[in-house]
Amino acid sequence: MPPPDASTSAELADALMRAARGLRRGWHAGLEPSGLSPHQARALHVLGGGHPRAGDPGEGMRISELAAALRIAPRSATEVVDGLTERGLAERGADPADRRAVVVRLTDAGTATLAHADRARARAAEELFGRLDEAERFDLTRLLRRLAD
Amino acid sequence: MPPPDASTSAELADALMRAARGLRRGWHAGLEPSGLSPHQARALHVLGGGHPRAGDPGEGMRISELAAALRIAPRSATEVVDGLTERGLAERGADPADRRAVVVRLTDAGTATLAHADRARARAAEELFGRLDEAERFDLTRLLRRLAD
DNA sequence: ACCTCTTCGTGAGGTAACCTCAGCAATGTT
DNA sequence: AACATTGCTGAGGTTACCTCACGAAGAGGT
Repeated sequence: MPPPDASTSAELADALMRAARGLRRGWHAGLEPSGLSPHQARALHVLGGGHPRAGDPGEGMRISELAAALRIAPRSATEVVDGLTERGLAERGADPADRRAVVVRLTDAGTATLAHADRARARAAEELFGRLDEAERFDLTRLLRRLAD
Repeated sequence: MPPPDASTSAELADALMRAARGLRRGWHAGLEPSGLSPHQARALHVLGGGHPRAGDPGEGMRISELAAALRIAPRSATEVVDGLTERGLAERGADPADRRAVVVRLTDAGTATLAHADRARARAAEELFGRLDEAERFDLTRLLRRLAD
């Protein structure tokens, strides 16, 4: 039986998961008014250039690139894109360099929706982390980064 | 544009999610040899008494209680219990106090599997948090607890 | 130029984990 | 005794994934 004031790995794991859940919940709630599902929001974010894997945001992205960025099978990326195009947030176009490929590009509505979702996400994060002062936030970031390989 | 060394909420959110993902991944990997799905493991944990909502672990638990603890619909808890009984990890019994109700109890195999999964989970957490020294773990726990409402 | 070998996106069809709704049996309430 | 409620589960639906097969298009060898 460990002493009650020690920081056991189990307690740490619990606290970490709890905090992550709080963040995810706030983010999810802020997303609701847009009617976007979480993975649609993620796809929007990737298509908007908010991903290391993205090239030029204006150029659009291949289905296969999107699949790799979202870590899902190409077939599933097709479905995600179907969902976004149905909502008028993205559109398919031909790749001038390779006629097999399809490039996906955000529409103006998609760009606007993305901006809205990003703002909601930032607001949720701000609300959660606002409880800490500047020094605490710095420490927390440093510690978490050490865990993220 | 914020200065690059500041701890913005967005960076914090990213680091938090990354760390949580690392933990979940390790936990998931440690679970694999048992052939348990994540939600089956969760149900096992709840049935084993590792939950505030549990009464006496030996007495078993009603389907509806399990559903509440797992935050899923009662109908879905039925399915989870089906999965566990098929694998011989849990069994249904009659509730002596209410003949409508069904109590679910871990079998010996279920208890053993739970112990095994818990050990794997602890090992994964230890591996992740072992990178921090005692003082850092203490700080991290304190900071994360502040975020968990 | 031709033939093959691979790659791109998608149709077809499957699975897992949830859901709602209807129904039966047992209980509680008047 | 009649009625409403509760506890579980069958039936059937949805969502987000998957694999496999296919046609169109590019890449390479000869």
